[in-house]
Amino acid sequence: MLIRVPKGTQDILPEDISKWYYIEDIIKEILNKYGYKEIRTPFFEYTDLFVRGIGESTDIVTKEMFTFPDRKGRSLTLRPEGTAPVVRAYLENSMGRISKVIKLFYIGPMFRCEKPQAGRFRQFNQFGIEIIGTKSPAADAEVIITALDVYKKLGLKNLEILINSVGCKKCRFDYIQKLKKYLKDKKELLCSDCKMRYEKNPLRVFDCKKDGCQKIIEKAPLITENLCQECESHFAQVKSYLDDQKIVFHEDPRLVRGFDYYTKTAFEIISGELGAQNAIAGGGRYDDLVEELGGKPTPAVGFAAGIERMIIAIDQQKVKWPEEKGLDIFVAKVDEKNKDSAFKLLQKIRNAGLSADMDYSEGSLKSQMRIANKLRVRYTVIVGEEELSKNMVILRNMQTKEQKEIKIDNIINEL
RNA sequence: GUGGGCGUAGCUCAGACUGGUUAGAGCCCUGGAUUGUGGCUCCAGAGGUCGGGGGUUCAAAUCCCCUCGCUCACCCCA
Repeated sequence: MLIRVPKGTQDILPEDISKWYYIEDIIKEILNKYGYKEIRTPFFEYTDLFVRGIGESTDIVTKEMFTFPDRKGRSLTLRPEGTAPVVRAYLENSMGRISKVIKLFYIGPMFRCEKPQAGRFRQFNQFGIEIIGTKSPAADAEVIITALDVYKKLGLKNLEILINSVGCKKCRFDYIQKLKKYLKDKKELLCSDCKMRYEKNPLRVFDCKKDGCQKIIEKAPLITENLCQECESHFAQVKSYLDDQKIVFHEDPRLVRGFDYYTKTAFEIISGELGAQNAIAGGGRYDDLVEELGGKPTPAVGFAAGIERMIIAIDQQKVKWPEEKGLDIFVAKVDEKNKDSAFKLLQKIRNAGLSADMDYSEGSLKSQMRIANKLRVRYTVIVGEEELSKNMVILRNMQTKEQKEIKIDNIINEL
């Protein structure tokens, strides 16, 4: 049996790598335009960072982390998300001293030990941004706008923006009490999952797809109707900034995200091109996380976006990827006797800054021409006995099929 | 973790219901068609433990059981 890639992982093959370069370039271009600086954190962290950051009772922490001990028995975890590590790095490097507000972005692999399905992998790539140090609702709006700008540049359509406010510590606590009170006498009618949710995280009952639970939750009090004044005003301002930018969004009072650290704004961008896993980006405000991880109280907001899902959506839309450009030059030898001259010429061309290659195996000229064709080179330089004796080679234009003899010394100028 | 679908050549698939000679096609790959020249066409060739194991049978890709893998969905999320 051949060894395969681990479940939920995949190879990105040379034929697909240009898609990744293309997307990564656009992401970096847009994020730089908005003033974000890249940060690269390790692929693994001490487990406690995620337990404290994401929340002990969340699905990610309870059943989806790749956790392993190092040789001294300390528990490490492959990062399942990017925000907690960025906040850790922010604190560890005292980045708050550089400026009051700091804008960071990351791009790279995340790991979650889930059962794979369409658009869900165990190792997947995200890019994300974090604005740390401001509670301004403009920052919330900017984060959403930034994501949309990336998608726009990539030609992604059929996107929907869902937005909600989950309140702050105070009003959410009050609201959960209220919700529990509402659900209390109806508890027996809930499905078994929701009974559990009632205890652990009653907000999640809103997410339940079962008709019975939906009926019960339909008339439940909504978080958006129970926000404190500050949260309500913040939410209103975020929406107003989005309206100013003519961004169409849907308020979804049932939107609850899977990380405990969110406060106030929570949002998701979903794509109609995806399967059941249709979220292409998700994020929100996390005003308490920095403090929970040992820093001074520092408000922050950000999002994470899935790159594989972007690729799937782009493929689905049949948006054309930019064409991969071939090599400039292929050097072909008529006979094995000419291989040394051909190799010297090849290096001369490369040293002049052009991309070039040759075939080192003992193929016929015909087979070399086929290779040149497949590489989609602009010119093929043919090195043959007859011409070499005159210090010349043949230069063939692969598009026009025109070819001429040129002096070897002039080759760089000719190209 | 729980379900459904599917595993035949590198890729996309036929053959399976109605077991029966060397398991097929297209694409891809290699070589050739005036031996110093590509893309098109034509010709030839390479490539398969029919996912794996066991069973039924004179005979299994085909029927039965087990197992592994992939995939989609639930859950949750990017």
